[in-house]
Amino acid sequence: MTREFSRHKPIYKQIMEHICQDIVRGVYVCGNKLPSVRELAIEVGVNANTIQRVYQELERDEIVVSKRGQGTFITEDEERINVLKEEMKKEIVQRFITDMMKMGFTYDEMLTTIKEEAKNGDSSESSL
Amino acid sequence: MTREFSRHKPIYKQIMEHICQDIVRGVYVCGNKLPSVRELAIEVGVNANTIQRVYQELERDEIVVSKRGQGTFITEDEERINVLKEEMKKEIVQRFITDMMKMGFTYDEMLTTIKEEAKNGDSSESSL
DNA sequence: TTAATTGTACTAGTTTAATAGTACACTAAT
DNA sequence: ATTAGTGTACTATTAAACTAGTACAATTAA
Repeated sequence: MTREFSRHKPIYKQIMEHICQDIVRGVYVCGNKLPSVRELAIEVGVNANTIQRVYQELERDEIVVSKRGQGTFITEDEERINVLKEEMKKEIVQRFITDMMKMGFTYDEMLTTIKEEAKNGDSSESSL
Repeated sequence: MTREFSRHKPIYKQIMEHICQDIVRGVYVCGNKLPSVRELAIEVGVNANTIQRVYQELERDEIVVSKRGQGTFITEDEERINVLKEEMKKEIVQRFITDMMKMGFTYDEMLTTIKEEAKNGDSSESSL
């Protein structure tokens, strides 16, 4: 109900990312129907046009297919989903590494930091 | 000269980040004078008001101190810089971990991926 | 055919980041 | 006192993201 969106990024992109994450994690499977534009708009508390843009962009990326009168569906192309997962992973990893390097950290320090986090805050994994 | 700014983030924040990275890497030392508002504006190719906002926000964060008629300087408080470095590091690491977890990756997979990148693309480190 | 649900298109308005230009205030050097 | 360089303040304008509302098009089921 309350919208937990970062103001620092377009809402439609945040929603796109969220959907892609669900696809990649297997919450949505190939061929699954997504909520309708109006349904999802109400659910996440944004305008229907914003959701339309989300689906439009996802269709341009060949992640979903929209059919008038029927709905919007995850692509049947399983390989496309695998590629998506690799793309998303690469983007996240690259940004992490370049950001850390810009601060002067080495690969070893990056690894050590993540290992530290794994020891302490691994509660976030079991809570999901 | 040509402005290499991401359209996805306010320019003033990108400049803020760049300055903070330089501070944390030791390019700027405590007490150092930063370029004047007008100088930096020309250098990076943006409006002077944008730089003013950069320095204003950095002063609000107690990273720099502005003195009328003299210039803008890195804080003398060395501890503040240490805290800044920890804050920046934590934000980057946390975002990386949560993003990867949202995609369903484990800590082990995160570490493996970074090790892979360290083997291949370690040219970026020597080139700096 | 009719009604309901879906995606799609269009116009108008608000908010924020950034630009552009001007003016003022303070400091240091001459 | 004057000048140059600095930070600061203000107004107006532009562009993009998002909102709001309405209307149209295609599919499905009754």
